[in-house]
Amino acid sequence: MIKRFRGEWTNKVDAKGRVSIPASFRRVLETCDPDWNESLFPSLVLVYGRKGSGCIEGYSIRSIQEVDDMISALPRYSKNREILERLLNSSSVQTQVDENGRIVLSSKLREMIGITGEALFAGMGEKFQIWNPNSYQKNMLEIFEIIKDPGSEQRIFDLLDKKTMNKHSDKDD
Amino acid sequence: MIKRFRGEWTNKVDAKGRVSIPASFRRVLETCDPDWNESLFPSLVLVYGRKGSGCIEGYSIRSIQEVDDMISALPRYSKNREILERLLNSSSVQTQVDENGRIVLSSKLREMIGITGEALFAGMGEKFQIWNPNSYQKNMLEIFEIIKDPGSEQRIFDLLDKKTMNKHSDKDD
DNA sequence: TTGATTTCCATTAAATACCATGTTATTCCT
DNA sequence: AGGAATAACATGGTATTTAATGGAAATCAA
Repeated sequence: MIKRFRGEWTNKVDAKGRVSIPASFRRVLETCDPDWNESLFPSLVLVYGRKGSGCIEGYSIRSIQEVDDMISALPRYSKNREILERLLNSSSVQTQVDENGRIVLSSKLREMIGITGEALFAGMGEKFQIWNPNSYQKNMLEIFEIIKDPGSEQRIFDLLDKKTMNKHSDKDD
Repeated sequence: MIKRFRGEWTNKVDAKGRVSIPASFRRVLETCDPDWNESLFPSLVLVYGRKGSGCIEGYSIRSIQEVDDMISALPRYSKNREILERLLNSSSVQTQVDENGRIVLSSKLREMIGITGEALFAGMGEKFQIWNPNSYQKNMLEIFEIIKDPGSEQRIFDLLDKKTMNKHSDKDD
């Protein structure tokens, strides 16, 4: 049972905006859609509200529910809650994989991340990202730049070290 | 019950990228895949995101879950979490041993570590590594170089001494 | 009715399952 | 203990399935 989005995949986007969801991602969407069964096609949510990110994010139903629950836990009429609702609820769409394993990216979404002929899917564990391949490459270069110094790379991997898990302060994350 | 990857094994890689997982490694993968039973073939995760390493790393399901859980424990939209997801989730694939005990290394993965006809498997306890045999040899020479000085070798083995386990500072690890 | 969106069908390229063989290691029986 | 029978491994080749993708038909909406 696959429960996490993994890997990088580049698929074609046609004139209508149709694009295949990588097969392994579909397995995750199926597993993590509580309403799914063999005879259905899995649902997912596309979030385009994280403006700085340069990409669209795809969530399984279970995964988006966790985010929604955290929003719902905030004070009902707080400004911060309203902002998060705008960025993660207003700026998102629920959709469904079709019988050929594809979804449609509307022209609005495609323009938003500058997608023309190809889309790159990057597995991010509990979600995945959809990028213009060139933008993704640039983004990866930025990451390599950050971890170029062995010390800072080590510091990041140390976040996964059990012994240090409870030691670092929140701002390190 | 075998729970740790041990030993060095060299197996052939054919034109399609098929390569046998050493039998003793398969026993570990079976033991450490919570969904496995006698009639199934074990799953595993190949991580190619540790760029500097020069190899691909293979994780049992249980082993990768520990890593994933620690990533998921980090703040959901933090930069460090995103970096770790790119290096360990985006840059990885889940796969499954086939009925003959083999997996497929895609051409992308083979190119990444310069594998042509043979792959060397090195047991690393909770994970294993896949190397081009020549690169592995070079890597071993680097290690021998580091421990050439008896003092530094001793200092490294001292890390395994219970009495010193709690004394040394983190940066010594 | 015409443009847009969705469903259905067809193709091909790639991934996976299946089968076969030589070789080594293990078991079992006398 | 020796030797035959059996099982497990590594590896090569072939067949079958699935995934990705293009195009056409049908449905919907303005």
